[in-house]
Amino acid sequence: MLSKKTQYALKALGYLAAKYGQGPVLISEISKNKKIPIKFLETILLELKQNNVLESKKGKGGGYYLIESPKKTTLAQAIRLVGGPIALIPCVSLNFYEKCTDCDEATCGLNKAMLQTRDATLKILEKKTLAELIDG
Amino acid sequence: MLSKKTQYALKALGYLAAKYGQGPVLISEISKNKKIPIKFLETILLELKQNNVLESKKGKGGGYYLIESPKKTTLAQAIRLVGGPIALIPCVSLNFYEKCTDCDEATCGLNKAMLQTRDATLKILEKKTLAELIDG
DNA sequence: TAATAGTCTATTGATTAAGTAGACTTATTT
DNA sequence: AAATAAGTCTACTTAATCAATAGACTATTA
Repeated sequence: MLSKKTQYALKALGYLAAKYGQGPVLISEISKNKKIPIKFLETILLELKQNNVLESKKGKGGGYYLIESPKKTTLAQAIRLVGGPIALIPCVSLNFYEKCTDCDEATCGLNKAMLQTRDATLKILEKKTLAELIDG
Repeated sequence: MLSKKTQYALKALGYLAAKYGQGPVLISEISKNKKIPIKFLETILLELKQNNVLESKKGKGGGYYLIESPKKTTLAQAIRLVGGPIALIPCVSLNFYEKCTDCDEATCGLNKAMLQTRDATLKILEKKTLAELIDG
């Protein structure tokens, strides 16, 4: 299961995707519509900004908005930016790999099974983009 | 990512699968070989026993062992017993479903994407059994 | 009855999630 | 140009969940 933080990030990005090209969107608006605790959301959006997915404008009329077209960012990228691993177990994670201390990966059955599920998951998440998060 | 508890459970079950039919296996032996904190492992094995996957024998010559052939239990079952959700987000979980408060599942793009990944994951995890966890 | 091994309860520590307070920035209004 | 309103940004605190540890207790075998 994805962390709350990652789930919120995806929801927020979906909301911003739908409003792409329409100027800055208020944190409070996202919070209200997607039912995300506003202060938690602030930190998430800030992190997405620091990762060059979002841009923000301060002051009156300000808010957050996507830098690029929603089609440019895949769900796999989004998840990795804020949340972390997509794999079910660290020894098969591409971006958050950790070596097992108790087995040889070449022969480990668990490794093999988890590798397969990772590939299947990634095949989907690397094809879908933020644009697919828009309701329809 | 699966919780530590779930990861440990899978490793322990793999170890017991390899020793199936050879009598009780000590907690300490599993702990040592699979590098699992022994006290944490105790609670995990106990839980698996209460879920009728394992049986135990007390006293000298005691230990834990699989009740049924490793082929009888799928990885999906094992994960659900100790860990919980396989889905990435609660609104697409079969066994730990929670309704979203902020969207209509029929039209939600995130729901659709996560449903696809869940199906892909499940297709694999429901086919593989504890027997596949044995090294080879 | 002594030794072995699982069972149970309680506590600690670490990480994640959420909430609070206030400073800083920008645009508008007068 | 000053005051004010409307935003984001930063730091700190609290709550909840997950992971790990400690030790007493119970059952079994030799």
